[in-house]
Order: sequence, then structure tokens, then C-alpha cells
Amino acid sequence: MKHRDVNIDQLNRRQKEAVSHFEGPILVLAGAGSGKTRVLTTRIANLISQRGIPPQSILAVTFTNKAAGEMRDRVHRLLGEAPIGMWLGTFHGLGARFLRQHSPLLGWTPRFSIFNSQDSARLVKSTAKSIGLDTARWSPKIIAHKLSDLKNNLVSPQQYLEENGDGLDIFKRKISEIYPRYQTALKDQNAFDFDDLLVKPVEILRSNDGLLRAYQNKFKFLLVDEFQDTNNAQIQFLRLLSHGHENLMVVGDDDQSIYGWRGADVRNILEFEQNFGEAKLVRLEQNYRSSGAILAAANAVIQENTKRRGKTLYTDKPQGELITLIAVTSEKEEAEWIADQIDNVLMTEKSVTASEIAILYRTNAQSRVIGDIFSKKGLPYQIIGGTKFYERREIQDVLAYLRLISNPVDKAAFERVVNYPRKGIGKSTLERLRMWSLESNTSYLESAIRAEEIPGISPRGAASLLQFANLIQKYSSIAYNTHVGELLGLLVEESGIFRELASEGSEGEDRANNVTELIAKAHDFRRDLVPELDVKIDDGFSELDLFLQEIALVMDIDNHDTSLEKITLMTLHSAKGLEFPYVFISGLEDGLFPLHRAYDSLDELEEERRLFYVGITRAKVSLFLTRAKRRWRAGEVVHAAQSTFLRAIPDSLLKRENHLVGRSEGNRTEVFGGKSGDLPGRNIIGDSDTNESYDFTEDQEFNQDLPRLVKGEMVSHDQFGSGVISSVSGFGRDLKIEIDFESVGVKRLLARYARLKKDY
DNA sequence: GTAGTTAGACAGTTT
DNA sequence: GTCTAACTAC
Repeated sequence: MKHRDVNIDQLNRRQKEAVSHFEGPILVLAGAGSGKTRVLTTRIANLISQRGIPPQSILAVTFTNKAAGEMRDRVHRLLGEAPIGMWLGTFHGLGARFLRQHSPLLGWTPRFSIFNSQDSARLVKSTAKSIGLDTARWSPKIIAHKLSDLKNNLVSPQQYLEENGDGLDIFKRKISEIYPRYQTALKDQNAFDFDDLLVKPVEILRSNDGLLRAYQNKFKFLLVDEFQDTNNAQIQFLRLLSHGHENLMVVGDDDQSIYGWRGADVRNILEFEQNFGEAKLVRLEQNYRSSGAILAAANAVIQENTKRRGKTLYTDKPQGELITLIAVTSEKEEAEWIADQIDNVLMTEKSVTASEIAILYRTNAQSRVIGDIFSKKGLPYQIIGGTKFYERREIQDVLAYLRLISNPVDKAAFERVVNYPRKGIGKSTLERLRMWSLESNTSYLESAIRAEEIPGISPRGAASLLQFANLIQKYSSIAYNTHVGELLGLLVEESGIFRELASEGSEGEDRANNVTELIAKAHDFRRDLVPELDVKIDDGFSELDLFLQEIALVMDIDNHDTSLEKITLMTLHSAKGLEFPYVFISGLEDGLFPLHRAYDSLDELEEERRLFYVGITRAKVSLFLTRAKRRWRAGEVVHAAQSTFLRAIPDSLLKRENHLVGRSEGNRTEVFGGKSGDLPGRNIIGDSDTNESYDFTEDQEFNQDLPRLVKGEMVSHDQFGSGVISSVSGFGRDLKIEIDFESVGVKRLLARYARLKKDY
């Protein structure tokens, strides 16, 4: 079959350089909007058509499943035919695929379950409790995070135990106790957690020389997108596979590294050559996405960071519109202002559609108010993330049934649904079953079948358990010759799930609709199956197994539908890799963005700044930045100054607006210039909607009695009396002040609690 | 022993 | 607003 010639004439010089690279390692530092996806896809097509590399010798890694799908389509279009046999997916997806074939080497069967973070969190908690740990004092969340950290750094339970098992640090000793038990518990139920999908393949490759060599021979060319967000386990995976030929192209942008908190390490990009040898370096610095003003703002912001490989984006595009910056009183006004702007744009620019607009925020919680206001005003929108479809209770319940059918030793799934819908199996019945199962070394399902034999279980309970186990068995037996959609349809009826939801009223109706949607997805699965997964049903997997694997690894962003005429609401993290003509970044307040925790370390603050950079560079035509002076957060009202990040943007790029809330005419907006920018004095009282009035005493800048919180200022405190400020640290909500009091000496206080007054 | 109710804690980003 | 633990009624 003759491939179409791949045309690279339209690429710029740097892009061509990257695309034409053949063997050996290459690092492409690709700035935002510099056409990196194009480079990757063109190179793949080029390898296949010009260099004669068969698709099955290529392994490509992307950050989302959606990006993988798009890349496959683009390569298909470039070649004129599908690149059948190429491995393309996320690290987690590829890891799962690898394990479906090789997990028996570690003692897992190929039909393992994949635990989501909720499942893992529960397992961590029960493991911690099983060693007698007081989970009120030792947060399971922190433990889970630590375990994840260890895994991503490829520290095994044994290794950790040897190094910390008898140390002085209690936390480390506890971890060294929990870690192996947690891992054993996973193995007992034939399950992997998310981290295992990365770690276990490395473990297998490291200890099986023949297999490693086979894979090194198979994959002659490796390509990795979003390389700045790789963690240690992923790097080791790449090192193992590329060893010997080092035909590895990585594409990334150190300025867009935003996943440090889950183990990603910018050093992977900064120190690429140390892992993979002398590499070709190509910089893509021409931005094809954003207007001049937007790009200039992005450059100004990111230049504040100290840890960078360094590059400056440029564009041929004209300056375009200025960036709009607005301060409003509350999150509600923020949402209303955004809605008004959108109305305005949609009215005046007839060609603009809702799908070209995105609202970005730092935390998912911010989406609610915006969504509420949009609904009220009749603006169509879709929220990505937040309460995720696959994490909904009813979906997890149904999936637990499926998991149990696929993997009968999945204890977490069993416990979740054994008494759902309720059939008289309570705590004590379950506890007896657990004990008996442990002592007799039988699985939960087998124990349920033999529940009559278990001492202390009532006849009623035993009958219910038997009934449940029979149901699961029945479906296990038909899973191989029944389409997953059909199977699921039968299951929700026979298990009584549908009846249960129907009896729950209006909320149950919503839930039932979600379940129906899941069934529809299952019906569609047959068609989706073909190219992505090379694993075939005749390899011993049922369609159900493959469906579950896909479900376990979908991200919300994978379901982002750009063809819908809807405004997109999502976190800044989810927005990575996307672009929109109109972008609003909301909540630009100290303590929210950057989050207050980030002030603890320079690294975290710089990561937050990169996140802001990512947000800015999503915008093509117009960028709006908003902040609320007061916001309801975590159950309390928080007052915050503007985000420290805003200072970096030169005034010449900004159009500052002040929000005026009129009494009868609705919202009006007034433009004013000037360096001071933030002049809340122009706010007019009387928000018609909220019945809240603007209280000037709330705004520290305007209270005459409030001291300037600077070194040397005389202040007085209700309890400690008069004193002099000796130092100030932190920002926003975490502003800390050290005061040398006349009566009690030096104290360190949190400004928001101290209620300091000016002392004259 | 099980199921329904209520008080309390917790809300940072995600595979 | 959502999840869990503890309490209460059957």
C-alpha cells in the first residue's frame, strides 16, 4: 500500500527541523500555541510514509484520551489510511494495556480491576485502621498521598520498610507498615490502583530481561506529548523502552508544568539529556494562537518565574483587543458580569458562538455560582469536571456490579453493592462474612454462596447473600457471549437498581437518567472498540472487561464536546492543551489564585503562576480577568486583595473596568484608566438581586481605624495592648504579623484574626 | 440487626 | 452541597 506523501511545506523552519528528525533523542521545547500537535502528528506520518517505519513499531503518549483520538485521526488524514497497530494513548492507558498481557508475571490475572481514587482512599483508610491507627489523628488522605508519592518514585514497600521501618519518625514507621498491607490488599482482590498502572509495568520490565528486549525491539520510535508533566515512574518506563536506540521525541513546555502535586517533575524536561543522552534541541517559539496583547501579557507573567529553561514567544498577529480586568464585590456579581459580557459579545458579534467561549477557574467549587447565574440568564453551558459523571454514586454502584461480574474477587465492589438495593444485609452480617472468608480463605462471593454455614448469620441474611451471589454468577457466565450494553440493561432490571431509583422520587429520576446514559454508552461501545485497543475478545477478555477498562481511565475532558453550542466551564488544569477565542479567568484573588497554600514555597507559587500562564495562553482573541473582593469559601466569607500575579501585566495591555450596580437600569459598566486601578469607592450600594449592601467597613483599604500593616507601624490589640509591628509575612488570608507588644513582648499573629487597630 | 435520620466535617488541581 | 459517623426507631 502506497502512502500519501506528507506535505511539510506549510511548516515553519523549526517545525520542519523537528518533523524531519529521524533517529536519536530529540527535545522539542514547544511554547503554547506553537503547533506542537501538528509537529507530532506530521512526524508520525512522516516516519511511516517517508521512512518506512511500520505503525506497530511506534508508541506515542498523549495526556488525554481525547488528544490520542485526535492525533490518530490527524495521522490518518495525513497518510490517507489508519495507522493500524500503533500504540497510542495515555501513560495510564498504555500501562493498563501492557498489564492486560503481562500482569500474571506478578500474580495478578489479566482481568484485574482498576481502582479509582475513591476505592484507593477507602482501602488506605481500612488498612490504616487494621493496624490500629487512629484515623482521626492520622489523616488517610495524607497517607494516601504519601503512598502515591512513593509509588511514583518507584519505592517498593520492602525498600521503604527497610529504610524506615525502625526509624525515629513515627509517620514513616506507620507508612512502612501500611504500604505493604495496602499493596497486599490490592493483590488479594486482583486490583491495581492508578499508580500501579505506571509502576507495575516498570517492575515487570525490570525483572524480565527477555520481555524487555522484545519490547525494545518492537517499539523503534517513541513520542511523548506534554512531557513537562511526566513523573519519575513514567521516565523510567521510557528509559527502559528506548534503551539501545534512544529514538525518543519528547515535546513539552516547562512553563506549562502544572502537575507537580501528583509527582510530575519539571526536571524531567530541564535535565532531559541526563536521562536520554545528547539530544537535539528544537525550540518552537512562534505562537499562532493568541493576539499580540494576550501573548505579551503571558510573556510578562511567566518571566517572573525563576526556574525556567527559557524562551520567549512571539507572534505575527496584531496587538488586538486589550485585556479586560474587573473587580466586583462578590462571586455572584462576578458571574453576572461574565454573563453580561457574554450576552454582549453574542449580540454584537453575530459570528461568535457559545462554543467559542470558556470560563476558567482555579477550583471546581467556583463553577456552581457561575452555572446558577448562567441558568438563570438562559446561557447554555457545559461544566467539565466537578461532580464527574463516572464518580456519581449511582454510576459507581452499577460499575461495582460490573466489576464484580468481571473480577469476582473484587472486595471493594462486593462491599459496595452486596446490600444495594437493600435486602437485609447489615453491618454485622457483613462482618461475619468477612471474618469467615478470611479464616476459610475463600472469596467473598464464594462465602456468600455458603452463607448458611457461617455461624451468626441469620437465615434471612444468608438467603439474601446467596441470592446476590447467584445473580453475579449468572451474569459472569453470560458476559462472554452477551453484548455489554445488553448485559447492563438486563442487570439494572434484575438487580432491582432501576426499581430502587424509581422509588426515590425526583432525585432518583436524575440518577436513573444517568444510569440510562451509561447503558447507552455501553451499547455504543461495540463500535468504539475497533482501533484503540488491540486486545481482542478472543484473548480471553469479554467485551465487559474492555468496557470497564475504558471507563476506569476516562477523564472528564475526554467528554468535552466542542460541537455543542455551549459555553465551557472548567478548571485551569482541565484547560491545558485547549484553545478558545474568548476566555474568562475568574477568581483572580490572593488566596484563591494563587491558593494560599502556595505561599509556603517558591516552587508551589511558581507552579500556580504557570497555571495562570496556561490560562492566559488559551485565549485567541479576547481575555477577561475577574476578581471578587469578597467570596463565600469553605463556609465563611473571605475578603481578598487582587491576585499577586496581576501585577506583572503591564498597564498598557489592560483595560480596567469598574462594576457599577445600578438601581433600576440593571448592571452598567464604566471604563476608567489610571494606574491605581482598584478604586472600590465607586461601588454603589444596593444589589437588587442579593439584598446585600456594600459595607465599606468590610474593605480594609477604607477603614480609617485600620493600621497600615507595615514594619514600624504602631498598633493596638484588644488583649495585648499597644505594640510595634516588627515584621510582616504571607499574603491575603494568611498574612502574618509579628508585633513587639509593650506588655507581653513579641507575638506572631494572623492578621485576619488579630483585629488590630491603629495606635496613635 | 437493619434502616432511616441527623449532626458534623470538609470543599485544590486528577489519572 | 457531599460524605461519613453516630444516633434512634422499628
